Order: sequence, then C-alpha cells, then structure tokens
Amino acid sequence: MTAALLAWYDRHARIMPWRTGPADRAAGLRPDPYRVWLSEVMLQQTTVAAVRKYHERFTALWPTVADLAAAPDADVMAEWAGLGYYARARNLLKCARAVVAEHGGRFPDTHDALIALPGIGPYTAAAVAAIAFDRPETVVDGNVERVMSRLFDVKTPLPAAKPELTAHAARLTSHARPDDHAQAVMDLGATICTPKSPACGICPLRAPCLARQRGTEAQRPVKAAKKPKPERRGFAYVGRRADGAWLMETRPEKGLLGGMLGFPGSDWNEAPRPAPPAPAAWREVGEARHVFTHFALTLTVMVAELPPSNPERGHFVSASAFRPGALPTAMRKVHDAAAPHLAVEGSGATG
DNA sequence: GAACCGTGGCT
DNA sequence: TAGCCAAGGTT
Repeated sequence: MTAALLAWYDRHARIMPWRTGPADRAAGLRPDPYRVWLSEVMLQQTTVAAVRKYHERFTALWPTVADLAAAPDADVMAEWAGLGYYARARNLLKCARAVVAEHGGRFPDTHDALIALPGIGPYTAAAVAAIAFDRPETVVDGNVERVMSRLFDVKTPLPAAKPELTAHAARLTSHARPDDHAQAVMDLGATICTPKSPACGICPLRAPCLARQRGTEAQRPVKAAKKPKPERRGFAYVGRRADGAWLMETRPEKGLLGGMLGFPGSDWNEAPRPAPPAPAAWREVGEARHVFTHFALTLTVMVAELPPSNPERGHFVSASAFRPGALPTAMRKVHDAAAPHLAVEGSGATG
C-alpha cells in the first residue's frame, strides 16, 4: 500500500515554496528546517492557497530563524494580520527565540525536542521531524484522519476516533521514505481523498479502501455534531485627530485577537454598553459584521474627530504609519465602514 | 474531553 | 446563501 502511495506521490506531488524539488532531492539536498517549520505553523487550520504569500513574505523579510527571533513583536503581528489564529504568531516568535537561545539557532531534529517548543504540538513535531529530518514519525492531520477513516471504514465519530486513526496511520508509515510518505498522505487527502466528492476512480489506494468497497466514502469520517454559534454585539470607536492620526489600541496578549492592533470598543455580549475611549461628538455610521469560529459579532461603528489631548484609552497612530492591512479582519471591516465618514482636512485618499 | 482561538474559499 | 472546511495548539 505504501509503495502505491509513494509511486503516486512521485508523479503528483504538489509544488510548494518550502518543498525541495526533484533536482534538489536527486542531489541529496534537504529542505530548510526553518522554512518547513514556518510553513507547518502557517498551515495549521489554514489552506495552502492562503499560506503561500504569507510564507513568501515572511522568508523575504526574515530569511533565517535568527532574523525572525530578532524582529520586533509588532512587526511580526502586523505581517501575520489576516491569517488568523494569532496565538500562532505569538508562539512563532517565542519558538524562534527559543531555538536561538537554547539550540544555537538550529532547529532540533527529534520529535521530543520539537514538541517542547512553543506552538509545536503532536502534528507539527511529527511533520517537521519527518519532512525536514526524514525521521519515521507519523503525521496525523485532518487529511490523514480522513484518509484512514475511509481506508479502514472507521465508524467511530471524531474526535473520539483519533487514537484509532493514529494507530492505522502509524502502521502504514514508511521507514524507507518517511519525508515523502508524510507529505504523500496529506497530498492525497488534499487532492484525491477530499472531504466532498472524493476522486476514488483515480486514487492509488482504491483497491484496498474499505469505504470504497462498501460505498460509504461519502459518510467518512463521522464527526460529532457542532454547537450553535451565539450572537454577540459591541461598539467600536474610530477616532481621528485633525492631523489624521488614528486612535488605536493594542489588544491584550491573551484571548481573542491577542496582541493585535484594533479600535477601542465595548465588551462583546448580548447587550453591550457604549464605552467611548475619549470625550467627543461620537456619531453612528453603520455596522461591521464578522463571524468568528465560535460566535458571530455585529459591531456598531462610531466615529468622531478628536481633540489633540490624550485619550482615556489607546494611543494615536500617525496617518503615515497606519495600515489597514495590519489589522485583523474584524477591525479592518470596522475601518472600511468608518473611513468614508472621517474625511480629515488635507489627509487625502491615498495609502 | 471540551472550550477557545480566525480567516477566506468553496459549494 | 449559509454552512462547511483547512497541514492544530493551548488551556
């Protein structure tokens, strides 16, 4: 079964910036562990299409783990904006600094040493050990779970089925080509054994696949029922000074959008109280709607021209330093709703 | 084990 | 369109 999978991978492996190409591999070149690690962290719960440009941007700005470790926190958070799960960016920096401080700037090459680092869990430790260092570790991500649940027609619902699926995956792990095997199972899951309408007809594992034999592939994997998303509301305050500076707030390290730049606002709940960050003639200009993983949010967008005096909350960011692209998406939507109503004398419409 | 933590693309 | 989904980790 492993041979058929590897043969398929040799012909159909997806080309990605952090992978070594056939020529490199023929020359015995290994991929850069820093680039592999960066890609794996970015790919956590995130599509390849979304990761490509972020990975390119990060490696251009910070070519080595030492470069990243030396970067200011705010720069890294701003570059991560839009990718989501911002704890990943905070842990990315912690991990880079730990690799420099504790490992001499070189990534450790074992699963156990990798999993001890911030932001590296069971999946990422196995993936880096296998892909960067060719160790026979078993990677179990959503793709592998789906492939195994079909291959062995597992009826146990996820996430309870995880140990069972992991055991199946471990038995299939190739000790001859661990690096290729890890990526082959995931590529198969991403391109052939897809969540909907799997391409069983061209699957290299169609012969041994139990779900295929029984016609149950569309019902695998079985997943536990999802919980309904609560609705929350809040107020967001977009204030500008006469010189065009924006009143912003760096959010606390922990919790939702932790460490990211945003607009001051109220609590988010069923019936939020207004909470203006500075005395001013605030006026309502619209709403910003954003759906997070576990709740849906509607923000009432308030705007005002602010006096030069210090605000009660937050700090001013100059017009030239302000970039909507450095905001998490919910805050970027607030900005987009507010901006047309905040014409500032002489600030123009550029940037 | 379960809650928390984003986002954009696809159907 | 409204859900579903993606190379998960931390608490």
